[in-house]
Amino acid sequence: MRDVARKLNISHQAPYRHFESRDHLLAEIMRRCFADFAQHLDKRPLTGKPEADLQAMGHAYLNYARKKPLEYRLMFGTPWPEPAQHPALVQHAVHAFNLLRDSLRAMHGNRPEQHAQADRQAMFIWSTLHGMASITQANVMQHLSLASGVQHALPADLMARIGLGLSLPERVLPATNPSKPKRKPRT
Amino acid sequence: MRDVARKLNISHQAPYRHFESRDHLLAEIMRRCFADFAQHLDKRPLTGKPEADLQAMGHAYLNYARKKPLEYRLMFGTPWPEPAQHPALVQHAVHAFNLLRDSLRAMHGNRPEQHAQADRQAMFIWSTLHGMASITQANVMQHLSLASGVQHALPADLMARIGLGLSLPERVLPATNPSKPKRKPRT
DNA sequence: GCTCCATCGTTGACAGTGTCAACTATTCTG
DNA sequence: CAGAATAGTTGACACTGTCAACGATGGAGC
Repeated sequence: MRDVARKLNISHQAPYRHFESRDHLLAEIMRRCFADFAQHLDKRPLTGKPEADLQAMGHAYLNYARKKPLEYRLMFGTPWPEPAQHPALVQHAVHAFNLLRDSLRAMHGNRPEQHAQADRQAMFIWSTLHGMASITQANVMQHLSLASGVQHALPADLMARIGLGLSLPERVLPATNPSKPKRKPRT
Repeated sequence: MRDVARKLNISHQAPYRHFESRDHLLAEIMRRCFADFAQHLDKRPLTGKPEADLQAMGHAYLNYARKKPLEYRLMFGTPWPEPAQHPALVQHAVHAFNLLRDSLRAMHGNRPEQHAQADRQAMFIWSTLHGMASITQANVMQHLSLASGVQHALPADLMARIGLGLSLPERVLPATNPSKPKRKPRT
């Protein structure tokens, strides 16, 4: 805070006239990042083919994380302030997530009984993309001595595997025993 | 630091006799967390069936993140100190990753041409599991108004989708052996 | 014109932090 | 028993986010 104030030739208390606390200022910055992020996800040209559009959104996600690492880490890698005190932040974050959810619902109808399937797919996609973006930003892959070419081809490889993972048939698993999902076909 | 020292009835400078700085102390804690984490991943009973063992390791990963959230966040959600200054930390982290990599190599032979495939699968699995663990710990899912039952069944659903994503055929770029069969050989 | 007042910014203090420097107490070796 | 290592203590330093009180500025209303 004091460094920023110095850089703006301003006293260290000036920001407190506009924001209640450091957390409130940070929450506003995060909110604007989510708005920018959502716009980035949404501005890709729509081809009309739902699957191609979804894939484009996936690449847009990874591109954003790569080109704006600080913003990405602020949104997804920083402990959030108390959500109840910053409803606008939560709202904008949810809006970004809904872009993915809506895109999935558009792929196989918007009937309510399919919403669970779309939500599961959305969490799967988000988990994988966020995981990769997070790992990439941690600069840890260079220590793993991956086979040559793996790191470079990783985004395309992950996107292809996500495509495979989306085609899980909608089968409701028994809620009492979540530790034994079905096996995949042999060999 | 001072809080911990107070809680131990110790002066705030005592730890500096044993660790060069706060970062070095934190690095040692992280290193022990990685050792504990690797042991947690490795101690599951081996059934002899590689696929079942891999799935057990996946569940062990998610269980660790759920039961020791602070340790998990310290290892995977905290900006790392300068890696060059803490080689032991890097080494233990890589060892944990190698548990996953070795498990995958055991699934379809350990020949060097297949290492790239195993590494791609490892990065895919890790990305998805870490993404889900990270999202879960952020306590953000409760704001997304997911369809009922989705959140509870998420681990099993993700594991099933990972299983699907693993079976991406190894499309090879200009490789050494153009006569490589497309289907993977048994065992 | 002048007052009133809300807005914006400043200065100085406070408790808290990690770290440096110098000093003391304890333990073990030769 | 002398003399180091080793471990722990005290006080200071520069730094942080925040609180409280104190100017400046610029319209609105009379």
